[in-house]
Amino acid sequence: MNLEEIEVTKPLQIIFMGTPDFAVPILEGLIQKYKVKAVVTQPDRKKGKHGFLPTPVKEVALKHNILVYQPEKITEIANEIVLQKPDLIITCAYGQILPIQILKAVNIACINVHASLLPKLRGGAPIHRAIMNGFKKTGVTIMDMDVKMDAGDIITQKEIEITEEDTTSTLHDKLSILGRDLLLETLPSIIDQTAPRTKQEESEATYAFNITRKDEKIDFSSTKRNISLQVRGLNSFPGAYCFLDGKIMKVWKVYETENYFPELLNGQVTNLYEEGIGVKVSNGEIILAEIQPEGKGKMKAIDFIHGHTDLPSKVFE
RNA sequence: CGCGGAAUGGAGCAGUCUGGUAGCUCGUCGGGCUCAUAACCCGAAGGUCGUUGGUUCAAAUCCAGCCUCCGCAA
Repeated sequence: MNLEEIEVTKPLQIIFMGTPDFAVPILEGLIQKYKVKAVVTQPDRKKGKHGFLPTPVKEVALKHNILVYQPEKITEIANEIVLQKPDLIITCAYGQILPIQILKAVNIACINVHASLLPKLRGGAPIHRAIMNGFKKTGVTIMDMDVKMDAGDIITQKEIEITEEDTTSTLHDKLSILGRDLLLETLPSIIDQTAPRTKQEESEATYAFNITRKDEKIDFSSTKRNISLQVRGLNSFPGAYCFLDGKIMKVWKVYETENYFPELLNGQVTNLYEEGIGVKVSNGEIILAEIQPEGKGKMKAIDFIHGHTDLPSKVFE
């Protein structure tokens, strides 16, 4: 049985579930090749000072006139989903765990596109954590959904190298495209039920917990490497921060140096450079190259230096 | 109507409380010094102080509305 026959005899009932930007290329790719019956996404949330905004996935769905569900809890529409007799449910960063009732209702498969090489980095922030942990590679996994988060059988994976220049932002975009391509490559074999599955090695599972405010705070008593990874891993969302004169200072880009200032305090300004502000950390020095003072936009640190001639005596906290 | 901060030459800031000459660190342009320079010295250009209205002899400054940007919280 090939795809064409299926579509002639009985169009596939495909439901997509996803929420943020990461899921957008994947939904768009899907729409180009298949008929998507409905999209489930998180409810519109109040976003900062701008009122309610649709999720990125919702915007795509509306553009293509696809039915959108936005339940506060997925269980609210579980019966409706079941009644649609879906052949395939494809999820990607939806943000809610599907009840077993829905998992059992699909004819072919209920699959998920996850931004890590499972069983590594299960959970909500796999891209951030991959960089913050200093991983040299990561990837995307397509797997069966399970009641347990990101624990289902693996269908296929694709690796990608993490370079020293990668931030969560750049890696996010690469993985999103990689996930789309891998999904479209793999779907035919999933639909005709020839795709093999591999169980996840539970003993090797690690977890990528969501980023909390605590994860965003820079600790200058840490090492230059750890701080550098933290800043890269939180760029361009939500950003690492510290305090200067009691005000929040976000840090978007840092360099590590080979300088040592054993006589200074951690967080103390070491030198002012063309590249930015030198700051003492436990095992050396980092240069804050791109920063964002509270209430201001991102700026090169050299610009900040020009407006703050008293910096040399300061200590970042 | 969630809380709060900000807007001043091209960039980053001070000045606002206490109304009265547009300031600082840079950048740009010109000149000088130098073997030379992103270094140093001298000089110049460049700002309706976000917008509208109000108070006042006088508003960057005080008052009110609006626009935009941002931090926090969700």
